[in-house]
Amino acid sequence: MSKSLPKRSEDYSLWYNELVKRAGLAENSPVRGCMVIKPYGYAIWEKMQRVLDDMFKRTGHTNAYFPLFIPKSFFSKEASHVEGFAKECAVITHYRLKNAEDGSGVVVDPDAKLEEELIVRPTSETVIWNTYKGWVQSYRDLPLLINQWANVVRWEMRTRLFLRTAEFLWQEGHTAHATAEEAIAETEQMLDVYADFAENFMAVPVVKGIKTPNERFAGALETYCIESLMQDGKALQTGTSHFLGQNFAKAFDVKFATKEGGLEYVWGTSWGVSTRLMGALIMAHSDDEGLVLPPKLAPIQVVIIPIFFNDAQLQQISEKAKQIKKALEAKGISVKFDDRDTQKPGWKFAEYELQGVPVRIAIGARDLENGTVEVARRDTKEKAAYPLENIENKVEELLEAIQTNIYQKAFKFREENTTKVDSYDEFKQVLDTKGGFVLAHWDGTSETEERIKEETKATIRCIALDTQPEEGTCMVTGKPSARRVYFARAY
RNA sequence: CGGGGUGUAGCGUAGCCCGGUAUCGCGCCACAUUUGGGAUGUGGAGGUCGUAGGUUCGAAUCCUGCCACCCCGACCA
Repeated sequence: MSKSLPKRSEDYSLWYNELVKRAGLAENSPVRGCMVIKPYGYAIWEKMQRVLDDMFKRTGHTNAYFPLFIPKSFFSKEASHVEGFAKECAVITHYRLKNAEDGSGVVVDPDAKLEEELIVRPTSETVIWNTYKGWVQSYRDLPLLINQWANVVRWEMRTRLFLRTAEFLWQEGHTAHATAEEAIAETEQMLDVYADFAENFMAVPVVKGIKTPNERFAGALETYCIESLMQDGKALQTGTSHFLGQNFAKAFDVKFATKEGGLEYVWGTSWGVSTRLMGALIMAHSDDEGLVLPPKLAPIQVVIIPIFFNDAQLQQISEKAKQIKKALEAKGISVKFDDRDTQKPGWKFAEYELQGVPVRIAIGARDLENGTVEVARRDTKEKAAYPLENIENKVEELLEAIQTNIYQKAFKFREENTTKVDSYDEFKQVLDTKGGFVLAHWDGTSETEERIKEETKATIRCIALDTQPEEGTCMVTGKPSARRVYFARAY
């Protein structure tokens, strides 16, 4: 294995793949398109889960669990939903294996064919709405605010670790409400939760917006999304929140008695983020030396590395290191003291840089004499000696500074890579030369959107919620347009 | 699923055209010297050459099927 990573500038996707593997985040599995999430990668995912789960609880949601398998018949109940997912469903047809007659191994027992085939969930709207039917009778039962953490399967043709895998982990919220207004408010609230999480924890700036009908979730009336920009200039949808209207209520006959004595269909929402967030986190900040993790999500926030020549020195250094560790932990900072004598300091430096540990403290004999430590930050690679005294305060400040800095850096990158264009030629040129988000006028038709996609590979990422109305003409057809929309080539 | 490419030790590879039992680097093990940015030397271990079949006295090498991965398209959180 070569020591350094491929360069982002030379081969971005190779850099990404190698980084994911080398930093110990994930690897490919024996099953095509699936991944093994390794301990370090899973630790980051667990931190994400914990923060998000708290946010969901604070907004009144509770967790539940619905089954992995869905009766095939459920799928045909919501027409556009079927159409959206049918092409990528794994299907269970049998429930037993037997030894092959010729001794060549096991084969599917043809006698064990399922009466009704089962679908491995690509998303859970159908089972959940089928269940909600039994839970909702009256306006008193509403709203129903439920979330589940689960795995789902979508048989994708081309997969990439974290960004698109056949099986992935996610959370899916499914809520039911008495009015459309309330459901829309829920949809928007959860979008805000996602945006808050992305920006304040992942340090990834996002554009909040709504999808065009083409890009809308199968079965939704409106799809809201957060979109972020990766370092290679491609956009990534980081989270979605859907206003389902009464589509699923009608498909699964979920009605409630109103205060006034009427009978109405309930209004639904669903919203989700997945292990794709890991991909966003990796691609938004990392560099040619490895991961750069935001302190708020880093499993190890500070690593302490002793520099020693013999056991006696290590003893002395360890004493100081353990004091520092204790002081940091008292502030809720996670610290690893790496006193292994099997690896040399330089090796450890490189390794923790690869893993994106935000702050590194090195202590050697020289520091013991001077009463200092060497503190290095991962984001800027700056190193400086600080007095040992109150080092925990310095480190705490530094962690905050790193969190802010990587957000600012990503924000600045996005600003610099968001371009307004007024002609189709300019549009193509920007896509081919600098990439990023392109703000342009569009006539609002699917035909034009399709044509642009075919000709340039760019899609409308969203119509941003904070867009100011601006009279203009569609860059392709010249028809009138009331606002600019976000285009980009996307993952 | 279409077009192209690649599968050789834990990882990365040479060898394949032109058939004769596998090269090098990293990593691993031992010892010595080393240790403030991925140490050096010496010795050592480690291989169903993706897989199944075929051709041949003999196959990593030639032929066929299958599988996996990568890149490019169609599909997508």
